[in-house]
Amino acid sequence: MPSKNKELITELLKSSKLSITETRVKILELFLKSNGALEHADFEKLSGKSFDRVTIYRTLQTFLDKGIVHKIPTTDTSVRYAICRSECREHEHHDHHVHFRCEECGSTQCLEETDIPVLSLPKGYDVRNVEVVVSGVCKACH
Amino acid sequence: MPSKNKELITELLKSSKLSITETRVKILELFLKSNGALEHADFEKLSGKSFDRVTIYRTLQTFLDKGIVHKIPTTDTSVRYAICRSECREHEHHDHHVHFRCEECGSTQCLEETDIPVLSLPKGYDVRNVEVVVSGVCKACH
DNA sequence: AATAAATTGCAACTGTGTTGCAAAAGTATA
DNA sequence: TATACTTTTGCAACACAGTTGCAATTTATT
Repeated sequence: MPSKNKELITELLKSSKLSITETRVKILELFLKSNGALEHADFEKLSGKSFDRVTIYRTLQTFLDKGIVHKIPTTDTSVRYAICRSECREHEHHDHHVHFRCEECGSTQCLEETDIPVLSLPKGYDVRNVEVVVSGVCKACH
Repeated sequence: MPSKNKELITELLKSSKLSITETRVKILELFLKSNGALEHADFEKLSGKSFDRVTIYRTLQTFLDKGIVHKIPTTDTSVRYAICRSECREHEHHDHHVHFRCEECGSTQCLEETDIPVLSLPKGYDVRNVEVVVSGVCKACH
């Protein structure tokens, strides 16, 4: 139901006090379509190169600022983004779930149902956020 | 005791079947000196720009391949390296400890004594490696 | 000390992300 | 719905990170 997604996207943008533009709608559509994390290059590919690199960078930054998406840690220079299903507010991102990176297909998924465990750090460390990135073989590639 | 470090470094390189060069020794010295993670720019600064960018890239890649250092996941485009105190073998890195990123001083430390917890992922996921990156305020900045 | 093998430095290149500014699109108002 | 105002977009240019090929240097071997 694409029309339902459009409504959802419109609401999402409105509630974040962002104007509704073609680029923003399209990028959010791509996020909703793919259930994994996306990186910058994906948007250029998936959108059919219809909009400028710079616009994509700025749109993703805007979404980050508004708490619509969050970044996922990687060990290379790529930056991966995933849509926040919940919990994220403006300038305050808490991704209290595990991220999974498949070594076969290369996709990164948010495991919403898997809570991050409680850690006991040495004395003197003040914990604000915990990121867990698991790598291995995903459901589909198994 | 710098002479003791030199011996240690020589042994480390020999056991990895790497020839002992000025660059490699100096980079390993920097790793042993700093008890946190380093990124490429740090080596240029700390070494006093005495060697080429390309050499640093290649040296770090060699150390990665041999399991002497490992990468730490980040949410930006920077790549952070830490020396492996144990457990890492050639082409097989298992960093079974937590990494801590201080939001005040910007340093990244390996918390060797803090084991990563056991996770229960949904069925169908084959776990090979788990990375835990905690951010907050470190001991020194507290 | 001489030779073979590996490493380094240089130059050039690719790719990623940023900034300023003018044109275009979106929003609000009458 | 036409108008003025604001925001966003696209372009050009730039800055910086990381890579590759090759010749010169350094390290290991005999």
